[in-house]
Amino acid sequence: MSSAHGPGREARRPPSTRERIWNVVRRIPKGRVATYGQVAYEAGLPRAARQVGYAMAALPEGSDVPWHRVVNARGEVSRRSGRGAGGRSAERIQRALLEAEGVAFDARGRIDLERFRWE
DNA sequence: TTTATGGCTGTCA
DNA sequence: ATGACAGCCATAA
Repeated sequence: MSSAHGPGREARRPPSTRERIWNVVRRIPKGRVATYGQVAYEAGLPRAARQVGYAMAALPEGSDVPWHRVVNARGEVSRRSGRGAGGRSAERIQRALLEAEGVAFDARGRIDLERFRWE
């Protein structure tokens, strides 16, 4: 438990933007998806959809954040820059994880947001 | 401090 | 339907 006064060893800082974003993503139930813009909005950063993508890319490996449940506004898995570690294999993985949760993709690789959107 | 960069998103042709 | 552009704003350098 924390001391009653003073910063103590760990300085209590307001939650960073990333943490707030991760926090929201953690709330997305299994079998559901949310868009980047939606997550940003829920996190209190209405126009920061891009930062959500950035925050996802910055996730540590063993995190419990279900990053795969975040898709773009068209209801599809966003394309990565095409490079970097993992790179596009992450796209496949994301889709596989979603399908494993029961999220359906149509022939064009899109998800029906009316049906699977969180909330 | 300033600049550059993006797992985005509307809007318009 | 697709493709180009311009806003958007936190991080990293």
